[in-house]
Amino acid sequence: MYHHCGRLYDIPLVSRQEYLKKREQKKLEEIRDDIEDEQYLFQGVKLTEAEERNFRYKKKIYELAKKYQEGDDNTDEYRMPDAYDQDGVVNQEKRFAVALERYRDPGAAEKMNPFAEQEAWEDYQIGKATLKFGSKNKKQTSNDYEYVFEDQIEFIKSNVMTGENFDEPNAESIEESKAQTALEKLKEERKTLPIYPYREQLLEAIRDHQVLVIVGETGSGKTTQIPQYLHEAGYTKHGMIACTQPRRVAAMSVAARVSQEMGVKLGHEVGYSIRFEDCTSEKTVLKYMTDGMLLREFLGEPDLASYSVVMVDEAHERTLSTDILFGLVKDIARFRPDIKLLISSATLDAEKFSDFFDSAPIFRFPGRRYPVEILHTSAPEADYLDAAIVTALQIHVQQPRGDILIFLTGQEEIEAAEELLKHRIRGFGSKIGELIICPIYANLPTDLQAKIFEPTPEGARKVVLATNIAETSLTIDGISYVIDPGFCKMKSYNPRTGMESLLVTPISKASAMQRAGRAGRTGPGMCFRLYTLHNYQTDLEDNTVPEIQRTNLANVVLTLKSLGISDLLNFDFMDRPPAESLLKALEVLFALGALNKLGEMTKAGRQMAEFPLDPMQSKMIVASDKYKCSDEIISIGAMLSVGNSIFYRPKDKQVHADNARMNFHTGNVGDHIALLKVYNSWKETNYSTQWCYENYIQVRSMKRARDVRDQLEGLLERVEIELTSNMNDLEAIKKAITSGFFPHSARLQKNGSYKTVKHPQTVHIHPSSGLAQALPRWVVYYELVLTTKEYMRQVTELKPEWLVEIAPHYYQLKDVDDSGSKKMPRGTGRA
DNA sequence: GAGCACTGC
Repeated sequence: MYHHCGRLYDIPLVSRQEYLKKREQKKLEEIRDDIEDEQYLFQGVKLTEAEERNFRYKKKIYELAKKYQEGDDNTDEYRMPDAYDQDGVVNQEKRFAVALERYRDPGAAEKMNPFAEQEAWEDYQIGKATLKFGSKNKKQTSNDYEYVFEDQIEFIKSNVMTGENFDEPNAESIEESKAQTALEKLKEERKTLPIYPYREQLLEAIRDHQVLVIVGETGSGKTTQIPQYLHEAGYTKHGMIACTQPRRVAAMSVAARVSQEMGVKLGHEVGYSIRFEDCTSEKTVLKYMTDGMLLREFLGEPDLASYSVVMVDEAHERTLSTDILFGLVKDIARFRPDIKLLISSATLDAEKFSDFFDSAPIFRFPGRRYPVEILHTSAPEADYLDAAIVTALQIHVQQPRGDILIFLTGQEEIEAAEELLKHRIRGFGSKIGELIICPIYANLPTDLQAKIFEPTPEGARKVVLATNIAETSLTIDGISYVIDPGFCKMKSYNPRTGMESLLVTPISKASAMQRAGRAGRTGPGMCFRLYTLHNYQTDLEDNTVPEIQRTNLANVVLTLKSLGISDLLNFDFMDRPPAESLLKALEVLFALGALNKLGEMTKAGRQMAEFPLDPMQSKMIVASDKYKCSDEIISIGAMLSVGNSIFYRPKDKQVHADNARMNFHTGNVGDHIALLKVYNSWKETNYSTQWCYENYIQVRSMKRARDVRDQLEGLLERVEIELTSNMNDLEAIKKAITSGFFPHSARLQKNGSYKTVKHPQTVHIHPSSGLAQALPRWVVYYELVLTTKEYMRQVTELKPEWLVEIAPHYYQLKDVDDSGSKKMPRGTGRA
């Protein structure tokens, strides 16, 4: 649709067509598996003639389907338009079923016009379509912008996300309120919230039912009001009300708002509790907290005795912690009839929550949002980055004022889009109005992030280039147009190899609706989807795969075990994680000595569960007691847990940044000890910001590491480990690291790659590692990531005999047999 | 010689 004026940047993009093809392929494979299953089941079974015929047809159609997909044109029986469901959803299985039906009954082909369904659907779509702009057959009536675009992207309006219950407070009541005190004014404002008319009904429902699913759109006031209603109704006489949030800032800001509304000091009756910060007191009755924090509280109080109500807010986000909380609160509700559970979600798919909580009633009320018009492209766009930019410019020249938000997948893509957009704008000169480009992603330094919140000057327009951060974590006022290419980066985990990877994946329908909703916060808006309605309906999953199904569960399993849940495979998960992930987690915990052979917690396991870290990191800390270096090890643990954002590497100063980083690697001490040196050097400068700048180190990450370290130091006392320091004995430190990470060991191969010792697979030292050139013979690593290759990140050298010494239950002498070392390439093998 | 979406304890 759009003329490419040469690729400016070579960015790896996932082509939608390719993705679709893969999807079809997968469905076909499922059908094949089906057939194979049947074949197996039918073995030795006497089939009726009809059954046998059916099965034969099925195999025949499968062969045809396969040929058809491979591009063979002689597959008349299968060449038919896609089979549509009622709502226009096509799928391979249905197509297969229709083809099969026709094959069984040849007359059926004549009886039904295979095109009728599709034609009707297309007519319907075209009938309700409104061409917003850029009709190819028609010249622009206005000459002003005729030269701007030779060709444009065509969008078709598919539907309108209706605004709900939006009554502006009338002028009169605003006048009146001027005379009131601030508190009275807040009290009046509470009554204008969409939830207010439902107050009595809601309280009645909560009184009559132990578990209630609450569905309310954002802006309905559910988070701030429901706990207050419950307080006013007397629920706080026998315990606190907990309201969980997936994010720290949300917990803090909501608590602040509610304390204002109630006219009390924050931290008194209304408080919040998040990691590193407990703002509650004896008086506190309404407690806002992060979901992870409530999970931690379970460890100390397995029946949640101090709470009378638990409200799990934003349940639709399905964070790891909320998913675990679901199973736990469902369980305590059985033996604590006095506790009330509220599951609050913004999704329309509330039935799932209701089903999980034994058919709990659902209470719905409207939210407060302006209508958003949703448009899809009329044809698939292969290059979404380009399409997004063209669309933004189209909006800029053709639509009334209002800022634009573009969802992209990552920092690299955002930077490329910024360049591309700047380049295009320069081409237009002064022919178009001013366009302010604002990139935003989590790793962007804080001062640059602030730019998106500055008000847009009159006559200009802001284009925000954002990652998923803008989907839930932050809201930007003044956005009227959302451009949604339909992709995001998502983490996935392979329990068999223990490898994590971050992949560009199509978003879910729920996510697409969430993105569209971002256009309607301050006024009516539009959402431009860079995929067809057909794509939306057939290819997007309804909901994003919950985190619990695509993550390493070692920590989750340790937490559940320490809560006394013995049979994990039968734990009541709303969506079951893969059994392989659970088994892998159990295997690791057993190897670390956190669980015994019967799967029961050991003393070390109980100590480990206290630390908010991965079990291997926790084990490293527990083991540091023996090696008298807990001081160093908690610093390393803290640095590891802040992740990979410590070293800052600006594009124009990469050499300087790399040199600064290599200073910490002198003597090839390994990445763990390099991290320790970074932390200690910073500490010696009295936590100087200037020092961070000079060494190309991210201040934000270091401050976080300090917070984590302080927390870990406090926890040492709790598990009765003495704080001991032995900076000069690097071998002791390395042995402590090995005690935690021995399952992650690898040995050098002849070609310079590595092979993991326990479950052999080929891996490489990440080029950012200090040991990337040194190539020691044996290493332990912190984690495996799959990017362009299988990389080990954060690597330290070890002596093979340590493995047998530290983990005799895990490694035998033959595993660490070093006799092949003479064949090593010259110049390597010793750091 | 690579590349890191977003949270949370």
